[in-house]
Amino acid sequence: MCNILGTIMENYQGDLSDIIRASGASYGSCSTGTSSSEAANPFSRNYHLQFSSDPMIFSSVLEGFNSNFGDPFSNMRDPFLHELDLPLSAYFNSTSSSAEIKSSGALEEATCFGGGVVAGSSSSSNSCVLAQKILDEDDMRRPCNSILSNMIQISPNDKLPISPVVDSLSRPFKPSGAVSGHNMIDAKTSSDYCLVDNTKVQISSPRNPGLKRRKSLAKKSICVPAPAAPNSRQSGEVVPSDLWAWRKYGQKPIKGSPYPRGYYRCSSSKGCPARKQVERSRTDPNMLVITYTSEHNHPWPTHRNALAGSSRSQPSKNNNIAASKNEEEEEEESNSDSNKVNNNVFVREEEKQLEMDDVEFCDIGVPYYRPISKMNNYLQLDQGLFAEFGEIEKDQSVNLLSPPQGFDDQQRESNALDSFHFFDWRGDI
DNA sequence: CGCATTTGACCGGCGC
DNA sequence: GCGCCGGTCAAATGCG
Repeated sequence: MCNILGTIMENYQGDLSDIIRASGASYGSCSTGTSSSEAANPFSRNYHLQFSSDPMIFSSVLEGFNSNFGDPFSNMRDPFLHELDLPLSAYFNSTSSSAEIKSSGALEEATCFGGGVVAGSSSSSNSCVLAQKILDEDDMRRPCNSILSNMIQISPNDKLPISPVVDSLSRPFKPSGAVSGHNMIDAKTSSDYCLVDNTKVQISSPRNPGLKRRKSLAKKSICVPAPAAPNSRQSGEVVPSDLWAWRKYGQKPIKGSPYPRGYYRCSSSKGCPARKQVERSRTDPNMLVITYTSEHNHPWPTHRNALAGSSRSQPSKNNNIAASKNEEEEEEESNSDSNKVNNNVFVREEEKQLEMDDVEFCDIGVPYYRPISKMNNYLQLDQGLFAEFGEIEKDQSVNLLSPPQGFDDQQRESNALDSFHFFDWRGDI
């Protein structure tokens, strides 16, 4: 089997102590891709990634999709991907594309880093920039409604160089001066998915005297574009949905931020310690910073129906559509051939999505709302589009790419392989 | 009526 | 020790 080849070129050497899954997506116009930040940013490095399609991988992944109630996300077992609602198929449709990625160790906001993408000379700042795609010539010729959606993954290989994300964290935070020329990312065209943070967090109940309130526990943060369509009743954010059911249990104003932080706990399973926090980025109100804490102690919900109506955070119209869609998905699943991709599901999703909102999601607003089949269509027109998605810690990455605890071991292994073997990375310097 | 959200109170960690 | 801050609890409220 032909592995997809990835090549990383770095300006310096280091130990790779973790996995980085860099991905992301970019929508909007394809702006010219030269970066002025490299000179200004002493921490910037170059990565060269080369992808080639592998039908075997592609089909196996799709089979995996179909075996999980027709939901392409379900096979990844990746909360981030689910959270972003990024169709995995997008990753697999890219063919023989390459991109040069830069990572920036200097960030405007220390807690925000990850897969930025692309290009442009806009002066708008994006604090969620670490990896950047520099458009190559092929990219320049592609349609402007590009979806940059190749997934970059660095496997846990000691021979590989240090992850740019983690490495950037290990470097001293560089305040705005170093980023002042940081015009790499045009907020209107950039990918807005990035992993953000990895710090300690409080986990236990303050009212449980038996537990320490603060515990050294990694939390994983991502930046996603903030969906528009605020709920009239709620002051909280419209949180991008994922397969988990989240129940809001608190909201607090955060010092230094004009935006409150919402606290959610997993309601998919009673007693699940998983938490997430949602707040708007201080530097870019169009971005939501979602911070995940703890891990789920149960498998993914077997049916999306179980989650329908579990949250009121979404506009009712969306909820209704989602609910009806889920019902249809379940019906489709029961009738589908598990060895084939169930395109009908995707078509229906697209149809319903178009009913819901016939908007061209080229802007930063709500790219993850794009229906899967529509995504694929874009990608067919638009091969070699890239996305960067930074991930932080090795063990975290493994956990994220693997099914949650209690999940079938064989399936877990299979999924992990799908995830980790999709791209074969090798350090090149 | 059940469930989710809102919101003020409570609590522990942390810095001064 | 005190106050600030962030995270959680739980009663009140609202929605379907």
